[in-house]
Amino acid sequence: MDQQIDLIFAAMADATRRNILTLLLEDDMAVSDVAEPFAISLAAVSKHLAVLTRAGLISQEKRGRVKWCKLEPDAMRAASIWLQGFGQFEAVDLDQFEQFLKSELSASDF
Amino acid sequence: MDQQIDLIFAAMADATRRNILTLLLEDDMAVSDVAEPFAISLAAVSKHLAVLTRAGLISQEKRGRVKWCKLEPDAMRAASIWLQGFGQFEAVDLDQFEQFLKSELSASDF
DNA sequence: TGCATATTCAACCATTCGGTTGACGATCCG
DNA sequence: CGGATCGTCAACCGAATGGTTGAATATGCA
Repeated sequence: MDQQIDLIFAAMADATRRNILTLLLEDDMAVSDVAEPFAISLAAVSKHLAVLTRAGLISQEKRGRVKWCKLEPDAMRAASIWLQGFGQFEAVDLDQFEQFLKSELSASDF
Repeated sequence: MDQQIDLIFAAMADATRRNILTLLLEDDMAVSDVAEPFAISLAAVSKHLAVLTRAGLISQEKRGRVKWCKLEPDAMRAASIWLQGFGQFEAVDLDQFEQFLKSELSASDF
């Protein structure tokens, strides 16, 4: 469990990988399409995707030549819970977003 | 802004550092007291504390010989926004989230 | 069959990371 | 003053990271 959180936080500690996650927020994408906006090699992006996959933040499925990448937001739950624990005791100063989020959280089965 | 989030996520991608943060959740502590539960050298813990300080997750203040470490949970907000946003994007209105994220980012100095 | 496309693998490189040990600078106290 | 305590610094080590390039492996298609 600690190891999984390690992997998740480590995966997110890189702006390129966070940008990849943002891309995948829009839609599932092929590796080449994920790589297109970045000024690094396709191999480098492939490695980033492997890191994200190991952390469970995305999944990859090969259909034909193309490997499709899909966001797996559930994997962030452990890390999110961890962060929230610390965020909570600042609850007095919470701004609009966190209040909004809180109502969302209590309304969901999360 | 990206760099600060980098630092925060990287700082948390280590179980020892997360345990240190948990310790500091209880109370402010001297460096030696932080180090006591861990089976690594004081110097190693000192480095971990430096990482946490650079990320803004703790602050350190020297009083006499003793350097006190204090949790700064506000620093986790940027990271928390990231994680919670992705974790909830099926439950919340995505457009609303992205709009908020935009204003949140432009309002902060990250 | 043969070529183009999609992706990964392998080797390499420079840098960072987490750890060690030993020396050092500060500070408190008898 | 002198000794003990607190913490960091410096040098080093092995492993991991993020990047490259070029070759290799699949797959699709004419």
